[in-house]
Amino acid sequence: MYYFYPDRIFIMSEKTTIYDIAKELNITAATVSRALNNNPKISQSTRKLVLETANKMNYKQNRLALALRSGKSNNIGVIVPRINTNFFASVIRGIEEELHPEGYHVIICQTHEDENREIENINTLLNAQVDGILMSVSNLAEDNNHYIERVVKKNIPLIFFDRKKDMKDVSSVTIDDYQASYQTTQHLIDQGCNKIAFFSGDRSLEIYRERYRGYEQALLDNNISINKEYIITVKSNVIEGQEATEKLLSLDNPPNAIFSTSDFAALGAIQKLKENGIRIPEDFCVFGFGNEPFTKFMELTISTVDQSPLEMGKMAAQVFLDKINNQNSKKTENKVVIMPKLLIRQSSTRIADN
Amino acid sequence: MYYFYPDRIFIMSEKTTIYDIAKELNITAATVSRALNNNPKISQSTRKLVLETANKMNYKQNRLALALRSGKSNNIGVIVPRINTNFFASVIRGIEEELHPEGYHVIICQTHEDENREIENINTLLNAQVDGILMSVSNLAEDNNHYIERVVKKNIPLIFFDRKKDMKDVSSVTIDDYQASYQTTQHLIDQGCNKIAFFSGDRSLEIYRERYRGYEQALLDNNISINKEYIITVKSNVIEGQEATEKLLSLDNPPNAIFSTSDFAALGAIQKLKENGIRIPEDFCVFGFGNEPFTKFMELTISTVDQSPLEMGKMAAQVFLDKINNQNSKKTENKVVIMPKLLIRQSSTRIADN
DNA sequence: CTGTTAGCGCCTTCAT
DNA sequence: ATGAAGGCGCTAACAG
Repeated sequence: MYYFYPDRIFIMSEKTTIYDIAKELNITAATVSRALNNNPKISQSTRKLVLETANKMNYKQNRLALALRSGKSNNIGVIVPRINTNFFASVIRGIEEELHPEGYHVIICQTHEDENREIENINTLLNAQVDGILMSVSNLAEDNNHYIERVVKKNIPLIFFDRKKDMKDVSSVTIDDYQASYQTTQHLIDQGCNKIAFFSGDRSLEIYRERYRGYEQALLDNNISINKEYIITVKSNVIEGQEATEKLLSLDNPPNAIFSTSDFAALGAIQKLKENGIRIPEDFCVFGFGNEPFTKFMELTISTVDQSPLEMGKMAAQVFLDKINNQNSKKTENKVVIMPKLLIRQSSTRIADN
Repeated sequence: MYYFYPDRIFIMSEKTTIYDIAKELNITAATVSRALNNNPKISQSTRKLVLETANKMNYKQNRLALALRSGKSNNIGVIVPRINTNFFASVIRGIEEELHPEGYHVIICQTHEDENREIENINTLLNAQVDGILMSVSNLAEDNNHYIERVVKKNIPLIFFDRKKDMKDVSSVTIDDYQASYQTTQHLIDQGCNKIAFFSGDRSLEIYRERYRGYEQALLDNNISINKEYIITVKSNVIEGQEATEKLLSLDNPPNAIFSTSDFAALGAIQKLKENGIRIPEDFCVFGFGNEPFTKFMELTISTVDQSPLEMGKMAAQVFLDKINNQNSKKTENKVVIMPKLLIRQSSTRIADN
């Protein structure tokens, strides 16, 4: 059966509501709504009729109205320091891939490492009535969690990924940074390196504390004493890697390996080492962190730790879905830890590992 | 003056509406609304009172209600093939940076180069009542624009960036691909290369047609005949770059330069050339496209074309804002063309250019 | 099975 | 300057 409403075509191209359909069929909007929502209490015939007419009139549900009524916006907010790095872009991609099929939209916000923008972003997202917030924190201060607690109080699922804070009732998805760091250090030791420098990130962030802990423990377990001069805090960029390496090479007792918790700093290190005629990996091993795409494109491929960002995004999304769907899991915190993958490449391979 | 409502603290922490404020002050919600929105017809005293009380009760405007009423969601949709590449991530970053201060949220959708997902995404975004759509098209078919036209018909601003289609009433922001390509080819000729191969992308996309056109014209203008064997269509990855290069090297009359419209393919080319003991740039020049971060990290830095993705995102956002704010510009199409920047690095530099 | 009613939170005429 | 009323589009409770 076909319906033609030639004289109403223009109106239809504007926007159709369930009232328009109801009027067309001489029924009530409620009935239309029921038909559209597969409510069981409705006859097959009217359902069919409504569906066909809706289709004919090009009806599209207004999700804003639905959102207002249900209190659910079907949007979730993602807060990251920045989007244009491989890591965060991949996490977001993972989140998006997991949530889109479930009907959620992802709203992204960047903090640029500014804690005020982080607070601002949270407020905006709460304001926008998001159904959940997934974030990688930028605010390093331990004591200023007030604005984050507001999210928890509102009973809105909050999930940290990668850069987390330790908070009650907040779930998180991270990799096992301690393990990653321990294994890397052990690997370097296995390669014959006994003087291993460590490029740390800002240790007010838990991930960097964990990485340091892994490094330290591996040294201890191998009876290698810790040399404070080998431990340098660097930002994640090439220049700081170069500078730190320069500092190391000028020591009376320079190291013979660098474990950099940043791929970019590792690259800077390699450049500086080559400049000084030091052979890699024969004289000196270098290990990065993050599996930035360029690490495998280099002439000398760089060993690094893969953080499975896509997987991390998907896991974070799943934790969110679990919280939304299971009332009982809503209150409990859920700490997912992903195992890191060591990618052992040329910059650290003197001896075949396996 | 301060207000304390100790017995209502719990209720306040739930959610405050303008009705709650009205009740508190024994006035009407309409008045509260007016006070909050700086409506002139209201006394200073009540405005002050309302503002203070709203603050005290931790009132936050429900943007969903506002959206439903006004028909404006304050969300805009961004559709890209994928998010985890430097180019698209940077464009999105630009869009976000420009639109966030204006109170807009960015909803991102990925097509994975699948035209069905593109259609799906557009429907979802329209459904979600976005105020505008910014997209880089994946659907290559010239004839299937029906679903895009629906956006235009609904009078929702639509702006293409980078990968555009030529459509009436649709604005776009692109770089001048023809110029980029012409200049690059000219540069290679200036370096003494007279047999320049061309790695093209899929020429159903306008950007790749334009790049080919620039290449062709530059050759013609220099009286260099076009050799069909030198023109190879490759996907944007390392492997295809290697394969194409292998093919070129096996020719009776191999080229002495490659202009690759993909940085990844350019990298593959360089690897393959080195493998064959060909010196770059002495024997052979290579030029990429896109300014992927790795191009400047290589031992041999790769010449490439910068597409100003951040700028492109910002421009696209500005075109959108202009359309929203100026009724008269809403109908007219606005084609912004950004000048590309040639980054001449080691892989193509025999002779100093300037 | 279907209709009636009401309300999600906000803003904006229309009165007063 | 403020109040009253209605509606954005949808669904759920309550009647029949």
